[in-house]
Amino acid sequence: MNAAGRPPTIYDVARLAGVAPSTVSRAFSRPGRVSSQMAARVQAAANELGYRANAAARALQTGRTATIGLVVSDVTNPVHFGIIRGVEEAASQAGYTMLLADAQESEPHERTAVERLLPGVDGVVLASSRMSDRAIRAVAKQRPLVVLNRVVPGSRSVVSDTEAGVRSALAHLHGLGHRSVTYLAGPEASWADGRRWRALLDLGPEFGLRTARVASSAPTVSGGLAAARDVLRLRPTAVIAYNDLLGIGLLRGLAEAEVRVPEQISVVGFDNIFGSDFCTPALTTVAAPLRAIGTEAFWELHRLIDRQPLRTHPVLTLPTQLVVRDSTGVRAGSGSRRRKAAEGT
Amino acid sequence: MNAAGRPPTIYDVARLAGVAPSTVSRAFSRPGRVSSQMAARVQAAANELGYRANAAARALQTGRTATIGLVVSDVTNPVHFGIIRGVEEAASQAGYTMLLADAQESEPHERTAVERLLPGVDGVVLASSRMSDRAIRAVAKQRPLVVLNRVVPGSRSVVSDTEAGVRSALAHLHGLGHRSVTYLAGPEASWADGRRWRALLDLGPEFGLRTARVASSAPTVSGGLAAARDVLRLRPTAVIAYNDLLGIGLLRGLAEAEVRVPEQISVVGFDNIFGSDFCTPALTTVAAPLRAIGTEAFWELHRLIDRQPLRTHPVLTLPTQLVVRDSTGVRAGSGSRRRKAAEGT
DNA sequence: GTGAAAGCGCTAACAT
DNA sequence: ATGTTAGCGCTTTCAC
Repeated sequence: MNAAGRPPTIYDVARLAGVAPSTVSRAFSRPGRVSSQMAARVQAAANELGYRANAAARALQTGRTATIGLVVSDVTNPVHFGIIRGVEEAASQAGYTMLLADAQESEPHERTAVERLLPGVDGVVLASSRMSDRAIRAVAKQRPLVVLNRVVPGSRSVVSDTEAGVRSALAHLHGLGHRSVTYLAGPEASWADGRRWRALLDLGPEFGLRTARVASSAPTVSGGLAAARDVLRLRPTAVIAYNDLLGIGLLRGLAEAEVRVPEQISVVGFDNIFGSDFCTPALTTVAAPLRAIGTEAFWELHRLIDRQPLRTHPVLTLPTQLVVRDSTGVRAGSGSRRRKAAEGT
Repeated sequence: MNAAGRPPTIYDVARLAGVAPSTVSRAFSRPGRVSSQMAARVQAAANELGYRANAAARALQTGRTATIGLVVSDVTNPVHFGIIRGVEEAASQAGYTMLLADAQESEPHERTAVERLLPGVDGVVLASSRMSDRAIRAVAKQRPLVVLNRVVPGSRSVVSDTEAGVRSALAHLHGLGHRSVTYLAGPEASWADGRRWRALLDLGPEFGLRTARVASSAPTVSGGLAAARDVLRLRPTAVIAYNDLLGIGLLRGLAEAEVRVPEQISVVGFDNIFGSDFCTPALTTVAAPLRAIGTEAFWELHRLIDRQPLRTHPVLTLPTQLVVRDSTGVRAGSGSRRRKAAEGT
């Protein structure tokens, strides 16, 4: 507090230290441009007064806020836990504050959220965005942008290695004697969904696996539960779900229909979220390095904001790993005696 | 963009509309103080230019940011899903942006997070804070503040009705023939933990229930898993866990120890989080109206920020509800024939 | 290396 | 009801 009972400003610090306000400013924002003794003197005065730079004033002058926005498609999807933690960790390390916005699995909601937060941030991370490429490019035109779990031409992104993940899952199922696999699909607007289905289609033949596809109403537990009927209609021996939420829901739906997993149907999910280890049976899943995706995304954004040199390739791909649990087993009537086969990649 | 290639300001709008900059300012921030025709004229000009108020400039002048901070003890605890959604929903309805900070279940972390976000917000909501009353009061001295799931003398807060919740759980267990109940405790720094244990102690006798207490290392699934050994040492017939995370962990620990639930031990949790319905067995739990807690907290904060009249009582208590699932059953050897008894309050 | 002064975009007296 | 004007606290030329 200064004499007027308001927080101290650089003027207060300058007066106490017997220097010019501009020097105080430099001491804080351009540490190199001030002599070390001057720096010490200013620091001492600032500490004595409890000075803290006013972010609004700095932002007004520089146009930078030291804040980045993270928009997630759905905060209540545990897949975002790791991403949130990762981004936040890297951001605070770099002196940035993270603003989190929730798109509530709705494209209009997401647009509104982005629009609201855009003016107040130096850059944006879009996680599992449901917006169109066009809309994303429009955002990128306004602020530095990094996209997660998606590739948008012209934008930088961080993704997990879908192909390797799908391949390991298929290898695993093939090893268990399965001859076909049904994909329980995610949202139309999800890039990852398209990518996973594509990989299934491309790689299935490699393992002699036929493929089928069933839609879901929402990438949630209840969506999976509701989809069980449609899945059963195809009488599959193995299902790969777009994500763990759907996988867990499907498990429940199958249990309700008294279909035994994995004896009658094997189920594989994606992401390895909270809960995939304690549902029944525990879910076999393709784990993504979520936290690393978050930190990498932030640093990439940071380089963009600071106009630092970038990698040549705009897409950073991080490895996935198959986590084998109890929801996958040998195909019913396959004659194989092995309960659990090779675990893929 | 204006002539200089920068975003339009009130000066650009004023020039186009042929009015004074202050009139433009008023048209946006004090809609009542301009004539309706003037408002229309300014709006038209603003739309034509694509004018958006500069938040930093406004904040610099007024000291208000139209942003509030929400600090949660742990974003990866699903108990916060509803709270986050609730706060965010109300905030955006009121034209506020929500800044989310994660304390990562650590008191120092929480202090840092609060300190970082405090200067940039008009008010703060602290959810399940692990800070001391003293530290919280220090925050309240700097900004309007609402506390969740906790009562801090001198501060406004929103809590769920612990006593009623505990009472309904005890009535349920008593009805199932249990004669004692063991409490699996949460973090020392948790106010809710103290409150729940206190209620158990106070209300136990009412139902002829003896009480015991076992500590946990962390209010997480792994904390509950690890605590199973200590719990078993007491040979309880019923356990009430501080929260569902611990409850789910305990369930797993008991399963590993081949103790059957609910046949040998009944388990009750708190919160009714994501996952408590699909763990095995599904967890009986005291559900809190999380989303409502969030929205109420925001509106209370809003009143604080706007210096509007407040309720006389600083603590708003919201009702809880017992959700009976499969983790509770009649006491082993109790002779009772009922599988499921009355469900309490 | 340090100081002086202008101005970022907005709001709020004050004046008319 | 609208215009004029003076800052809010900071950074950034431009001098020295």
